Amino acid sequence: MIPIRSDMEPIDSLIEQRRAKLNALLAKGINPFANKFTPGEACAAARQQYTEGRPVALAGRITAHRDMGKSHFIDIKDQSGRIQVYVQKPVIGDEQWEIFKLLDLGDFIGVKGSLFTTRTGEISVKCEAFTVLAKALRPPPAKYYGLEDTEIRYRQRYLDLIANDPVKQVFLHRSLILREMRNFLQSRGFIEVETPMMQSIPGGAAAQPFVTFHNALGCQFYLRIALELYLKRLLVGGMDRVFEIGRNFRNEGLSRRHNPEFTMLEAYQAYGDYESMMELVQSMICHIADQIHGAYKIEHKDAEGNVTKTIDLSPPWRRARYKDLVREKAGADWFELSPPERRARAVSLGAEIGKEYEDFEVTGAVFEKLIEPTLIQPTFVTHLPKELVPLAKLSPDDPSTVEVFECCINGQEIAPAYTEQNDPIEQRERLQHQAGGEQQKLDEDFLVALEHGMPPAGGLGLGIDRLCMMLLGQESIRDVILFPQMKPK
RNA sequence: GGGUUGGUAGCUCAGUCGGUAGAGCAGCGGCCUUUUAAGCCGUUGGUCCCGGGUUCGAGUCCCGGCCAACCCA
Repeated sequence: MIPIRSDMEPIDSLIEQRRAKLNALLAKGINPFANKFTPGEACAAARQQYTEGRPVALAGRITAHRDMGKSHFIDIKDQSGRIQVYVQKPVIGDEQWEIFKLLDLGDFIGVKGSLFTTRTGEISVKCEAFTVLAKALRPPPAKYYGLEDTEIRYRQRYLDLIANDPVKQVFLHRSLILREMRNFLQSRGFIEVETPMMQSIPGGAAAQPFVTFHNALGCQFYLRIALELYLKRLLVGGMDRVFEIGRNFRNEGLSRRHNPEFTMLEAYQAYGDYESMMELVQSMICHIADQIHGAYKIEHKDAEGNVTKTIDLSPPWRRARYKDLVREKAGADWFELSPPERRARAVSLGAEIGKEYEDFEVTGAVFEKLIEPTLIQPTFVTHLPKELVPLAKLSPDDPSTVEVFECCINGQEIAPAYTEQNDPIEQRERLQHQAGGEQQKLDEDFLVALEHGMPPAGGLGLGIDRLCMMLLGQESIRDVILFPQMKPK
């Protein structure tokens, strides 16, 4: 039995009223939390397949209530949409009528009745009987204004989903994006795999990891910061086309574009190179855009509905060399400057340069702060300096650069791809250099795997959250992640 | 980490110069058998984010803190 109130905690009067109604239902022998009610169809399907008088059984949450005295109109809503239900006292009888009056917005009910059209032309269900499926003990957010408090929207996302239909649409679309991504990759012969999230050496990227501890093994583990090194082991093992879609964890600050856990696609294709991956990512994103929007042009709008930018995904996408983009922004003589001169100019251009930055990082900062944000239309940035990418192969035509692209769209890097380094000796040197002599950070097991022979391969990473932002017109990563990380209250 | 803005009823928000805490919706009671942001009449509901301070008196002014959004790093 649920107590009407506990003396220990004060209960809000709205909650108190709902508990009283729940107790009243119990007193009438009604189970307010039914075990089962099987709807015959979804609410939207009932409206779409309308014939006058057709009997239906529907279930959903009560989202609106219009009281006409001896008859009431309510809206019930399931995942597919809403439908109006017409409840009349003489039809359902006195006994059910008393139960009906104990219902509130937010409750779930099952309805049996028949379809009809009201005087105002709305397809509705004439209720013959209903079943209480779940009593809501707390009031839902108001129906017209929706829920706007960002903190509640993110912390109690279910309320956001109840109150704000466009939010639900975003996450339904996110699901479609992932489905189409899998369809596309599987149609090209890629197989989906799962690799460890808990790793004793976090590799494949330069980022601070989260640390955890395994009690039985008595040792520390890190949450993965990338998928790369395990997927390459699978290339060694003869799995020629693999991909994984999964969570990465990076121990860094939160922002409009960063969540500490985020979802990445990584795909590896034996006998491919960065050019093959360029074709792959372009075709894949075009396929997804076509499937979910039926178009290659994506409009982003502000709160008032004005178009703020239009992204055109029509292939082929622009290609630009890293150095050319830097020269364009930072001066044609940029690469002829001495390192101190470069540093001074970067500062004068407005880039923040840390004192410990090496020369290539100064250029990197200029690229990241001044160029990347301007790349709204899809652009493959190629010929990156080798220092930036220790896991890629050098370009034969310019050995100071690597066979890499960074695909930038919407002012963000969303997909890097390489011709993967498969020379174990070269790879060891590059990783040692990057580790800066800290031997324990070297993933020795990965290097051993490479020594067994990895076929030449193209590899691709793709930030799913940023892809969703771009495709769904969302400017904050929190609006494409159901439960974004928040500081505990 | 720094700056800006915000936190008042379940929701969306007002709150003037420091002087009894407000509205709409929701809720509750009443009328109404085709309404749809139903309508009409009546009505309940407050840790004004938290803690100090100034003051006869603080939602409002000052100091500190918490949380969030945005901008910067």
